[in-house]
Amino acid sequence: MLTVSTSDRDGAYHHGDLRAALVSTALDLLETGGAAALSLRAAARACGVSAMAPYRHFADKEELLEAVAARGFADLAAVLGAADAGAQGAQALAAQGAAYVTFACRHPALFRLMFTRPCRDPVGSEAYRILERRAAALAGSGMPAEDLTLAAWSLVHGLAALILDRRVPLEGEAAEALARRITLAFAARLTAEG
Amino acid sequence: MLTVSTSDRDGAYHHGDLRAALVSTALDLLETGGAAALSLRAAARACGVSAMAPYRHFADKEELLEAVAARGFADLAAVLGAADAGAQGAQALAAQGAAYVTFACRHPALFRLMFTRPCRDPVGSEAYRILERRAAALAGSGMPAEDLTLAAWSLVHGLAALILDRRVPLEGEAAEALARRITLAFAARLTAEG
DNA sequence: ATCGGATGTTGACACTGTAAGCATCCGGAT
DNA sequence: ATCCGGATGCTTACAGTGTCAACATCCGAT
Repeated sequence: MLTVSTSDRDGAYHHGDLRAALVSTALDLLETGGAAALSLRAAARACGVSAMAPYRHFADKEELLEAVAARGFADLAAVLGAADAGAQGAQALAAQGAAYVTFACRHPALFRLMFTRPCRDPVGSEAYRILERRAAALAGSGMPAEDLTLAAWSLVHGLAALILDRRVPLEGEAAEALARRITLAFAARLTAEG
Repeated sequence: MLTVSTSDRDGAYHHGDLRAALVSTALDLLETGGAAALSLRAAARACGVSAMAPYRHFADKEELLEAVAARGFADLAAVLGAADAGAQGAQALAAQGAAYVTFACRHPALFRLMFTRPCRDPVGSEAYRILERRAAALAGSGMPAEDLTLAAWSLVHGLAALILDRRVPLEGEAAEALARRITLAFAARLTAEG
């Protein structure tokens, strides 16, 4: 996941599925050089194509970014799903929290890009549904399920954001550990299991 | 607070404290037209000055942005301090949370700008200390004070971020109410008072 | 073989941040 | 009063960006 395939693909006219190549290249630029390094022209250049070529596949730079973000969300969902499947009850929620923060730490620029895009389906996205299901299963003690879901999401999202923005001086390992600790304490005391 | 003073100031050579004028103008552009509308040249133009003039006061665009962010943090600290002073115990923590989210909702572009800057004093800032003091006073039940502080911050910061990025479909009033509810539930169950 | 639409190209424009060098203006030393 | 140095501001210039318009090419269905 999150890999770039420069190989030629099917169903293409001149280039070989330039659209997909642009998305992959954009992702590469993003992870390599940060958001500043991600320009339409740079992506086109890297694909060996003229500066205007991307406009045959995306109306905007924004549209390219949305495609990249979509890929990020798909990946995030996969990661969360795997984490959730590896444990039960409150432990599963904590695992999701840790996975969320880990994903953000591993793909800082992508993570920021994902959440900076104005999104169409407000809450939607596979990732949200995974969290929601788990949170709903744990809800009960006074706190409505929706509030619990939102609170859990806010907690890990905020932690991830603060870490990425260097507001809290933690790195990979330590960050993940903190995320697990906090999410677990949260889950243990705000859910029916607590 | 957060107002712009175009008036002429003392201690100035040609313009009248261009530095301060630029910061105020930048803030205005930010709140009016979002981050995209905030360019060095636009700020200079609005100050009736050439495109290169700002460079006599800021090494970079980045440095201007940092000055704007600093002003934002000062304001945030004031808001949090006032909220904290208006209540006691866990209620004070909840009030801080609500104030934090409200601030973000009222100044979305500024809020994002503030946390996008790479910061020098990692945790520092008056605002952090206000939260820390309150959280430390409430800590006790198993959770170390530092974790509690971080968790509380993450919770409200995440909620604010998700609201700003339209991930959760809430507006001013409702957002603040949710923030208060969640923060209160959090405080009630994760602190010594719970 | 041909025609149309999808794809890609070239050129241009307005905008951005910023580097070099020149002009001006103020306050303090003469 | 004058003069000078440094702070402040201006002009010019350049590379880079997103995007518009007009043109070229190439594939596949007819």
